[in-house]
Amino acid sequence: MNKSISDLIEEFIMSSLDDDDFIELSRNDLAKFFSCVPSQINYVLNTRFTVNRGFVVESQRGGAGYIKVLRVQDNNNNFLKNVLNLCSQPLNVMQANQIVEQLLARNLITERESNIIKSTISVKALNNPINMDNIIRSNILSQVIIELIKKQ
Amino acid sequence: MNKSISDLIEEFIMSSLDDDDFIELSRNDLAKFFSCVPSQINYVLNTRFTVNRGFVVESQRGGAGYIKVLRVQDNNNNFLKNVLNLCSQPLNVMQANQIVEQLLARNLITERESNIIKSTISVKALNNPINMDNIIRSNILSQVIIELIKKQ
DNA sequence: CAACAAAGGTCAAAGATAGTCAAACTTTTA
DNA sequence: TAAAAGTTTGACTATCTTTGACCTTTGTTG
Repeated sequence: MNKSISDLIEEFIMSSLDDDDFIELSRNDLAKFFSCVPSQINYVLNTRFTVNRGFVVESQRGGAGYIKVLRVQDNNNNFLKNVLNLCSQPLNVMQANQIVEQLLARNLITERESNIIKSTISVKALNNPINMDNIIRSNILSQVIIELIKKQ
Repeated sequence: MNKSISDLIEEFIMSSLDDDDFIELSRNDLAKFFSCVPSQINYVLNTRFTVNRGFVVESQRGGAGYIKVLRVQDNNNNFLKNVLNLCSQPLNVMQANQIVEQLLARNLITERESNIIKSTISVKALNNPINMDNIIRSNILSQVIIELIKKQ
């Protein structure tokens, strides 16, 4: 089989990861190494290092920026993958809460954590929008605080 | 991990502070020590030693000038009330994350909980808007799931 | 008290990364 | 062999850091 550059980059990242739980990369260096444009690295990450394949990617821009590729806990956890698929659709509060309750029922989160999460997706937390994600975010945090401050 | 000069300056101030309640610095000396321009010290103070992270910075200009970095001291109840006040303003990701880190530092939440909360307020979770709170909510839940699926 | 020197402060431009998106190109599939 | 799918490229964008010019405050000195 004829391998594309993307395939080679994938293999390189894979073998760099080895048995480790994560690896840190420089997008520019990697692109230089493979004589490709930097955005090709993103292409590889987006198509090959997905949650479905058992990876999560984090990054930071600016000076000392980086790309971090992490392995997921249990690549065979189909339940979480299915839930993640459900989350690709819009969810109303009831649907979303049911999902959280499922996570709790399977002991994937604690009761406290489920309360925290529910508070972040409550009607109170998510009101209106339009270029207001800072406002929404602070609403969410307010709700989390109220949850913590509340008598149990 | 590749550290920026700002990261190193932050670490230096942190370890100088140690367990003390405050520390006094000379902006020029510190800049000389790190071979950077004096205003970079301000950058570090403004982005890293914020109220959200539990610090206050005082200073004086002129001949006997100085910069003083102080730890904020209050009990957890006052802290939560203050945080709730902070949350009445729009917060960008950095500001919000700093607050979550404070909650963690005071043992008001676990590390896992702080990760969950951060994921709910991340840029990825809160993108665009306008009558899209179901969409935003499902984005948030996606982020929480990714957090849970991730190997720590 | 005025002038000056010695701090520290502000802000915007430049530099260093990374992300997005769509057009062009290539390979695979029906 | 045409359509679909996958890959490569580059222009434009977003974010974080570094730098430097210019400003303000305060203590000292003549």
